[in-house]
Amino acid sequence: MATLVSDTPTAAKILSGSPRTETARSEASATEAGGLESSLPEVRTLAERVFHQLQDAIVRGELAPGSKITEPGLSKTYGISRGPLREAMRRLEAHRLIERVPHVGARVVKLSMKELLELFDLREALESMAARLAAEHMSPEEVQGLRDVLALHEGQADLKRGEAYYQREGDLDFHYCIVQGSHNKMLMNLLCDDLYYLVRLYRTQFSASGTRPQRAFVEHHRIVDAIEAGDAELAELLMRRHVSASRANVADRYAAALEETASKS
Amino acid sequence: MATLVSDTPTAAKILSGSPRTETARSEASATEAGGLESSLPEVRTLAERVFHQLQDAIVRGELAPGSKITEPGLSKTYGISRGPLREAMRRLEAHRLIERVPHVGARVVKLSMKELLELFDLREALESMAARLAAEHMSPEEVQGLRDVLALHEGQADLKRGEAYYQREGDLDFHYCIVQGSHNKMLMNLLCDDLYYLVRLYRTQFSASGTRPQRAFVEHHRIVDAIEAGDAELAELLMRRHVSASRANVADRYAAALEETASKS
DNA sequence: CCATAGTTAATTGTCGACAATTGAAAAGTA
DNA sequence: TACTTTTCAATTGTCGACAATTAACTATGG
Repeated sequence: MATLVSDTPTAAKILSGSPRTETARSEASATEAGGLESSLPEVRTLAERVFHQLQDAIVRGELAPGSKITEPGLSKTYGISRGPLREAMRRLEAHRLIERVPHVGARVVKLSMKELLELFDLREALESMAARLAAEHMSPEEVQGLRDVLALHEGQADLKRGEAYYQREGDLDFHYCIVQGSHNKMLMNLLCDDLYYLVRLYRTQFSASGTRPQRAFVEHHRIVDAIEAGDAELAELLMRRHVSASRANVADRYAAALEETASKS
Repeated sequence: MATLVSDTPTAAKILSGSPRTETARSEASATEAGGLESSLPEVRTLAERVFHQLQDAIVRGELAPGSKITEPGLSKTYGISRGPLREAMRRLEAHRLIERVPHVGARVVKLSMKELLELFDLREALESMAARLAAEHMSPEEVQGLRDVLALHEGQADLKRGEAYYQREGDLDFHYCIVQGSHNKMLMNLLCDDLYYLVRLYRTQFSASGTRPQRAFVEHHRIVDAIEAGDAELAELLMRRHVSASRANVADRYAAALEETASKS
């Protein structure tokens, strides 16, 4: 809901989930804790809340990848019963952030490089499509919103330091907005609700500080140019290249890291 | 698991879910009922079982689209408690087969034509990618399995009657196998576990008996030819066209139906 | 007659307890 | 010592009951 991209605070708020750092509240029930955390559309139920908390904890790496998570443990940590917790875990499983085995237990997902590259392939197919649709359907106001996002990032400290930007929230903001601009609800659900959390998870798991500084930023601008011009084909092509280059960069870095560890041992 | 596509019975078994028609067993608990329903990899828990049952019931149209489903109701119908049932419903929600509103309830999803066309757009992007990957990665044995699937369909009564084939399980079998041939696990999960149930749901909701008889069948053969030749680009292109034509066909039929009802009133 | 407020029945959300299954430690034997 | 068997503690699966919220119904006032 809401026109999106226009005047919202970068939409980063939505992406980075609940900004509060206080995870794992030991005691007390819920429903209290100051009223400044509203505007999140869905915190109506305990299961919802703990789902978002867990999602955040996993994506931020506070719950180690591959570590086993037990129901009584989390139940005590978050101060809720196992009922809502189980529902939250089911949702995490559906989003592929945890893996469950019946009668055995659940553990935080641990992405392999193979899966990560698969994820990039998916993104290439889906986001290039999103860029095409965005070029066809985005309103001038929405395009302006996109420009605002880029302008905001431009002035940001991260970018000036020459690193970080590409592999941080800022980058996701951009892709997030493009997807929203496609006006294809199924695509939005798929990319923004499901896959992007996996992408963020990768960034913590592989600690991708990311060298590929201004390059990506420039590519972003070119893509917006194409969208603004309504050139769907070009937007699709540029986005495909952009994601593909990002994938290649990740693969190269991984190969290099592998080489290094191999020579060390 | 298993090499797939090779010697399995068309893989239709997996696709169409539990072949048993007996839905909604009124009384009794579980764990009994003859031992011929094994081979399904995941029936270890009550929640799993009722999930598959509900999924089947929804896809087959036994639970009317848009109809409200209530927890006590289903709980009594399937003879289980609300605990496992809720978990099953969560999974159905994750697969977008039902829609939930906190404190209100759940109803079977009712696809609009807009969403259906969105779904086709997704399939076009994803399945063309799958075809490309399949052309690159499928082994000769797997390709032979694909041919077997087509041969099996060819001899089938449906096709001879000139209708049905395209819009039935047989068609899905084909697409299913292609996706499996991509060897991209994320893609397989996405298409086979999530989206295909929506596709099947559409086929019941719009009662798409489907005119587009041999055409699709021929296209299938061309695609397999490209895959067998290892021509990734061609396979991708043909699959993109194939899905696109399917989408256009659906859109046309819908427009025609709309026209008809408009002239009648 | 319509609109609004209060009440009530039904459904969803949450909880704690019990049963079933698992994995590993402990005991026994070759 | 190594291997099998048995026991057992811990975790997951399932259940029924209670609390919270909602939507519909009723009654009252304009």
